[in-house]
Amino acid sequence: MSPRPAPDLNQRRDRVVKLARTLAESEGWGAVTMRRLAGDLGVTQPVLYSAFASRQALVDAVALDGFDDLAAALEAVDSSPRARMRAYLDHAAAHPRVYEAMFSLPSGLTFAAEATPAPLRRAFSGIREAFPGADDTRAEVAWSVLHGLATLHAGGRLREGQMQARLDLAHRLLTEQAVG
Amino acid sequence: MSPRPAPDLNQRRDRVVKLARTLAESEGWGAVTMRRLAGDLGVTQPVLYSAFASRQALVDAVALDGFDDLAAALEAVDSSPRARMRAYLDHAAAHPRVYEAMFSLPSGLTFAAEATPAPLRRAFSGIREAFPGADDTRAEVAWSVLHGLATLHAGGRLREGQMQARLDLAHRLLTEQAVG
DNA sequence: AAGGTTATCTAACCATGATAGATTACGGGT
DNA sequence: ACCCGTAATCTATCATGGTTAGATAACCTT
Repeated sequence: MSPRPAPDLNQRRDRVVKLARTLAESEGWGAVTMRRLAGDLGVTQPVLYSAFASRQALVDAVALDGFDDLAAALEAVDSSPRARMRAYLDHAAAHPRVYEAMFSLPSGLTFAAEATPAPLRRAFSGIREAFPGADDTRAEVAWSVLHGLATLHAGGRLREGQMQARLDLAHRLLTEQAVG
Repeated sequence: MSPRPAPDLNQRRDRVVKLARTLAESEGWGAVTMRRLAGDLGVTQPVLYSAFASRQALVDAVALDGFDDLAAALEAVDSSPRARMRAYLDHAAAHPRVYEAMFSLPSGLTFAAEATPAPLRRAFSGIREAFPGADDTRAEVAWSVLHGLATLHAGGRLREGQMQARLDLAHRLLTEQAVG
């Protein structure tokens, strides 16, 4: 009368997420199919559904992990505006597909005030802390600049090799005292 | 020995693009399938392939149209920074799915210097002209702020009802004189 | 060793993008 | 008016992917 032991779902979820992320970074999200993942893991498709209710849930999990990684990357440098801004852009450029899952792909993650998952809040805090005196509005604008730069750069919309100059200017705009 | 008359491909493309755009705005891009489009137009799927080589080509066409519309929206207001910035954000918020096709969805459009289609250059010019003294770098940063604000807002990542405050701050940062 | 519970697998369903081959509509030439 | 050939359209189908129902197999307890 004893059931077959349940597999370690956390470990399975972890493996699936890691593989999905790796696959996405190397071959794009289009290559991340349930069949491909299952095959590479040596199981069948249905097993994946014990870990994630849908492909969307899996993509969301990768995105959520991505927010945690981004937060860690921000916290790993000192909290000066320049260091945090550069860390943000470097991280986004280093993991473009994960960043895509976080911001561009259809997402089931919630961002409304209450339901916002901790990793997201943590990542936002990492930006916010870089601008000590800033209110919500200023933090949101700072984040918008960074996100805009990261996205447009990843999409090939900006001139090559000018990121440093753009970063310098953005930094100056966000930190300088204004007159008049 | 006379062939059946060729249909007006331009008109067909136009109809398909318009329908795809409408459908995307009302039900999301997931609802924009070749079958659904064909059915709504009263033809069969293969006919669509006379107008567009693939679904991707169709999405790209919607995006390209979107750049033209955005350019027109910018040109419709005076060239002051504030007016143009507001026009950009209003337009993005009014047509979120088209904006998604322009910037977030996988795209086959080219953005490299030479091959960049005219509508894209025209839209960028519309932003650029709003900052007369600005060099390329400043124009790119300005665009990044706008794009970041538009995207994060559309994705529900920013507080509701604060767009005016963010716009005011962004405008100030981009236009004020700095000291020190 | 046996039984019952539950994880896994096999097999399939359904929707979608795309295409090959049959069919039909057109319009000029007789 | 009637063929005839061209090319556009339609019917039917393939291939792939997400997802799920039902069959099978593994495990633990007794």
